Amino acid sequence: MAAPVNDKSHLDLERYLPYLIHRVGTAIAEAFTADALAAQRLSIAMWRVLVVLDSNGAQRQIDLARLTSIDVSTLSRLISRLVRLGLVARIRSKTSNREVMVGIKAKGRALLDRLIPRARSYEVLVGAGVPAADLARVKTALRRMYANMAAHDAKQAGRKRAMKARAAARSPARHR
Amino acid sequence: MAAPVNDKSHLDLERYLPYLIHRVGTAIAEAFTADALAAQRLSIAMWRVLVVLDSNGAQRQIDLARLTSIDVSTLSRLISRLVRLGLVARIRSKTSNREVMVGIKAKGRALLDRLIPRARSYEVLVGAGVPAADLARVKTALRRMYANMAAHDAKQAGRKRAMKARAAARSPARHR
DNA sequence: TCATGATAAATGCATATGCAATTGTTGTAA
DNA sequence: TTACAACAATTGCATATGCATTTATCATGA
Repeated sequence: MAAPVNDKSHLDLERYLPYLIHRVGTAIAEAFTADALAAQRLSIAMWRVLVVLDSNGAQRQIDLARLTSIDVSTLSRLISRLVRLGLVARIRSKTSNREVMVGIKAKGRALLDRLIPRARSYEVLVGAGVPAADLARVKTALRRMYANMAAHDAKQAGRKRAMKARAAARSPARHR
Repeated sequence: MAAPVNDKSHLDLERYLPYLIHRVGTAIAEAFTADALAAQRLSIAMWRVLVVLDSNGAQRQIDLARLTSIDVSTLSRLISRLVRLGLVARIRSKTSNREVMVGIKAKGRALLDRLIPRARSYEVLVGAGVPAADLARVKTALRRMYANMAAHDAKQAGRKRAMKARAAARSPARHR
């Protein structure tokens, strides 16, 4: 019933990279949420935001969205909740009034002080039984893969822009 | 501003495995959805269900949920939609009346015939620039990591069961 | 300078999601 | 056999999500 290795018409999921990655990612997120975050009434998305802010410093929401892989509109509402909880703060940007910087507050840092040790031990749990040398190679490979996707994304965005420009050129120039 | 490597109070996300995995997984899913699935009016969840059914054969919904990392209730509704679309079918199980087998139909297979080649080329895109030997190690490591999480999950489930049993023993045995 | 497009953030709205029941079925121990 | 727990699937419901749009600001070139 399992797909033969050389059958081109099926995918052998146990060897299909996107499947393997997604499966592990979901398993890690669910387990960490249940074991560490639930007790703090934090969702995995909240945790990701806090960690990125702590690790990379205050950010504009649009950059935070990219860094956390969360949609900007979802993130906007999520930040509002974190503000209400007193974990982060919206600070007006010094360079522009249309952008807002989001930074972590003391209460948010205190939460991280409790959670980061658990996150570290989780990383150990995840990688148990994998030789250290391989683990390093895995991390390097994952960074490269992300860069590949980002480059691909940029290319597609360029294509979309060009298509839009062509459409604008075809239709009569219109003011409003 | 970036966290120093030896600072124990911060996470260095560029070296933190769960972050690297989640980031790539999301990027792959979004790109594949935009490039290949959107034109077929398929969501990434639908694609995952179809591929698993094609790759592993007809499944009970509960097994399908595990294989696709989709919640059982979400999956139940998703299967209903796929049935309406004529891509899969619910077949009554031969061994039990409380379980339903879900299998792929010809129309679903036809869709996969078009999408699987694209999925293969996507895997190439993702892994571009990563040596083949490393790629193999990555896959092996990802399988091991998933096994680690599954084992951890089973352990936690056992703990929960024991806790429930103790609670039941404390409270008076009650019939209804 | 000022009209126009580009950008960041916030919202409206339809849909997706996940937890907690609920329903119906099966295994099993008294 | 027959209660009762365990199980598979479904459904109710509150919330989360993401796309499209709106609002406000900024950059730019004619």
